[in-house]
Amino acid sequence: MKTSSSTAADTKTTGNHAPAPLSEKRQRRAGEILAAARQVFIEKGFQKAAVSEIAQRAGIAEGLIFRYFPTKRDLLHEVLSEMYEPLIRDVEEGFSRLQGLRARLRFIIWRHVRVYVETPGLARLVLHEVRTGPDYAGSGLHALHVRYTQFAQLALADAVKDGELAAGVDTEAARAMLYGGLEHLMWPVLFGNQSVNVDAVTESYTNLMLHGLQATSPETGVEARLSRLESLFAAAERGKTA
Amino acid sequence: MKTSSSTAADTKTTGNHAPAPLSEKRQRRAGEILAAARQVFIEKGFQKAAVSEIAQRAGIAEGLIFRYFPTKRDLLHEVLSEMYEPLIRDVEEGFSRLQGLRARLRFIIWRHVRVYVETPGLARLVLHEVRTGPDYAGSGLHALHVRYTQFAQLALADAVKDGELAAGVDTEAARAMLYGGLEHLMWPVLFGNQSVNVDAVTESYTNLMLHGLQATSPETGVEARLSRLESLFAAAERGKTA
Amino acid sequence: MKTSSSTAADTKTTGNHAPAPLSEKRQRRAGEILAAARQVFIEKGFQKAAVSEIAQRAGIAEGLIFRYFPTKRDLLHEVLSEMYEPLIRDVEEGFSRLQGLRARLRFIIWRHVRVYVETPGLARLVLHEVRTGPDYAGSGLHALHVRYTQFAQLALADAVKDGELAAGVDTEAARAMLYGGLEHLMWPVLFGNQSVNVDAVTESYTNLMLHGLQATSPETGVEARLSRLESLFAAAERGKTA
Amino acid sequence: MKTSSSTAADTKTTGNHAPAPLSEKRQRRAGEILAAARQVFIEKGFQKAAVSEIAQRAGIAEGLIFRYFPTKRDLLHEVLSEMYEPLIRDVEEGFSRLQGLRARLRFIIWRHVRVYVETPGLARLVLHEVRTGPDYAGSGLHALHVRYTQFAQLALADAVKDGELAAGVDTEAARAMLYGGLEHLMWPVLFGNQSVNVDAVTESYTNLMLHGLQATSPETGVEARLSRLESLFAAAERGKTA
DNA sequence: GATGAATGAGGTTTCATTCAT
DNA sequence: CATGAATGAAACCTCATTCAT
Repeated sequence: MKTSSSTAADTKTTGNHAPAPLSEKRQRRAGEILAAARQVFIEKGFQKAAVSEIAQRAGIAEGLIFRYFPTKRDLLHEVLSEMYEPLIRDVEEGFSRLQGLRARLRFIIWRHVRVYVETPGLARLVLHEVRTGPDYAGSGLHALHVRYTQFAQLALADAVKDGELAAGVDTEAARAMLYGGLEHLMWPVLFGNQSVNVDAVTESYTNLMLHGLQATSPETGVEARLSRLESLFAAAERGKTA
Repeated sequence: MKTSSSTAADTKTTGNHAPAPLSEKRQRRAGEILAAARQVFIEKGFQKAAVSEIAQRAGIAEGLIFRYFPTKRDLLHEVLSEMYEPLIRDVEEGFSRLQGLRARLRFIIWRHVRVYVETPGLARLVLHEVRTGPDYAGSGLHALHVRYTQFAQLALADAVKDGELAAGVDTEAARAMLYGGLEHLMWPVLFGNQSVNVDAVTESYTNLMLHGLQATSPETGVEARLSRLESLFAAAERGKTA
Repeated sequence: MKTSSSTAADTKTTGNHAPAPLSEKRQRRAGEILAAARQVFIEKGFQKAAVSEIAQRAGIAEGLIFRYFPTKRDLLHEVLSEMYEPLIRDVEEGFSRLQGLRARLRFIIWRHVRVYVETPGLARLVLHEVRTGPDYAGSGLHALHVRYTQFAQLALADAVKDGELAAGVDTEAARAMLYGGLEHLMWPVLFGNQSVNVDAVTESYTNLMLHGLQATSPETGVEARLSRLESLFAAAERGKTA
Repeated sequence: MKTSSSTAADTKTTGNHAPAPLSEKRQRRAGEILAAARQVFIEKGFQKAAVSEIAQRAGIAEGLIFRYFPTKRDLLHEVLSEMYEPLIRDVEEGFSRLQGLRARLRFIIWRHVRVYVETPGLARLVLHEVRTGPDYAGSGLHALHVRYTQFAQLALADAVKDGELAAGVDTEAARAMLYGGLEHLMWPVLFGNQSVNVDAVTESYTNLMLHGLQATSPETGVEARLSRLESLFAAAERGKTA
């Protein structure tokens, strides 16, 4: 979170009486600024977004923004935090509601694909402007991202615990494969305005994650692979003799 | 190389024999500029790199750079082309030398992981500054990237042709999974200075690609025995060549 | 005045009474910048005038200028608008006060000659730097110029309506002749620092416009006697007003 | 003229034998450069024309141009001299062939209008880029311009001598009116790509020069002007009494 | 004579951020 | 709290012209 002094979460529970009638106004302001910032960031990207334009759209003076968010980058972080939080809640809920590796992975993938399809602007922002920042590691955003993607690893760990998966599975690699693969797969959506069928992608990618390329039947291709090995050995033998 | 305008055709009026003695000097200069640019780009990233600093490091006047590379972005493209081209040659060579899906994927993955490990600076550059550009699609760099990653898809297509893989496989998703997954997996290398065992990652990621999470238990089954044989053969071949 | 964005509407949130006390400061600044710009433009011409020098002379930071005038060319337009507007008011007033073709043309010519004599620097600017611009047509300045020179055509049209002039007269050519001819005639003033007698030039050029080279001999004829009467009357009127 | 060392006119008469076989090559080169320069100047205007492009189009090295024309502006002057010279020859010929003020003026105007119609690019150049130069007065071009326009004054002087014109005519003003008026009249041709009927413009402008606005009949409008004077006097009288 | 590499001095514009009011 | 004027640094790119070769 971490805005200059206090924004949303701080006074959340103090809905009682005295200490902060100003805080309410402050919160409203912060929200307006954030909304304006979200718009502009999505339209122009982080670098090309001008603080002055954000201020203008929020209907306030330029300098005032810096009393709420000490830095342009803080603004960005807040905007994206606002995106991550409901997302995390969704995934958390789905995760605890569903049982079984396939169901859980399918849900996680489905929800993630929807991010690209429903809020491509924010997705582009995360991809291009945030991870680029020099201080991404250690930033609050990174922590959010970890919280968000951790559910995939939890699903895997549960699956191992339940005997659904072999113990040696590399959950780190699996997580990277899930999110990295989807990211690249969604590029055409983000940059080419291409549309996708969320459910179809979800189903197909879930299968790919679970069974890999040689999914369809474990015996597929055995014949071909054996033939190749045989001819390779034969060639090697000939090489030796020659 | 290919600096802005062709260097070869310049000797129009001198119908002599020596192809271009001046061109040598020009090429040296271009190389110096490129070297300086690579340094600065890696250190600061594209946006924060100042042409003036590149010039300074190359020991020349700022304006001269624009006689060799008309645009700062062209400079970046050249730097990255210099990275891509040997890379593509390598993969091409490995692709045509090796047979079989597993061997080919393993090689492609192995070579790609080495990019992250051996030239993390350039990898960061590609990830953060190039794909970010508004005109990435259609740029020469995109074409190079496609050429580079196409080999993965060729390997899959061949595998389908040979009956090694079922026909329905989604090569697009597979390619995304391969490169996207590795990208995310390598983040700690790029940003956390963490080190990795190239061969171990290669082996593990190849397996993940081929068999997914629910791989048949590694100790039993026809599949596993075939895989083991293939690996042993490949290792033997590598031993011979080295 | 009209600097880049409206100055009046800014007091949106302060629903007080004082219309805009800050606007005063802003206007003063705008005036200072304009004054400095006028100086530099006159001295160096538009192209060779450096914004940095304007800023320096105004005693402010370079970047501030662009908050008042988004473009160097806007600055020029403002400077020249400040010249055109009183000029247009003058001519408009003279036009409606005076009757008769001769009196009106004489006034228009007289006022125009004074521009060259009294503000030769600005005249040079208009001639050399503005009309030169690639976007002159359609710019606000062109519109001002048209407004300014239209009075000559109005005078001609009125004269036709009153039967003072034959219907077939080419007002377009006449306008070109009036302003183009005076422009060339005044070159020695602009570039050679030569001085002229405004009244003499006015009288002579008015005659040339009205009667051409083959004017009836000035000493005889109805025409001449009428002209003399008209002039005397006009002089008498001027004497009264002054 | 005045190129660096010698260009066209210098070796004109020495078509004999020895002293300059190099000079011939040099002349060809100078001509090629000039041709290229003319093209580029017309296409881009003086300021935006790059010497490098001129060199490229002439098929020579950049630096070589400066051995022929020490300055970019010298190039421009040469290009325009090449335009003026045949023009002056034409007008000179027409002037001596024709007799009488009307015929001569008509020819001068006709030839001048053709410049705008036939070589608008060069005309634009003269208007926008040459007179703008800080050293126009005193330059060879100015001298050429004077030579060119002097014929108009000669025609007037002759007409005075022959009794065709009254002695008091201001030839300076007439010359300014002729060329300045036509210049303004031709703007739409230069900048609006508007087309004109050369003969019609010539005829109409000649008349305007000779007889002025009140040309058609010397008695036209007398009635109107008398009426106006009468009412003005009446008004003045009323003013006095009131 | 010819080359073309090299120079170097600008020039306009953008903005995050500060600070007097 | 709120304003918005002011800063100042930097950034990319252009070219006429010079000069070693």
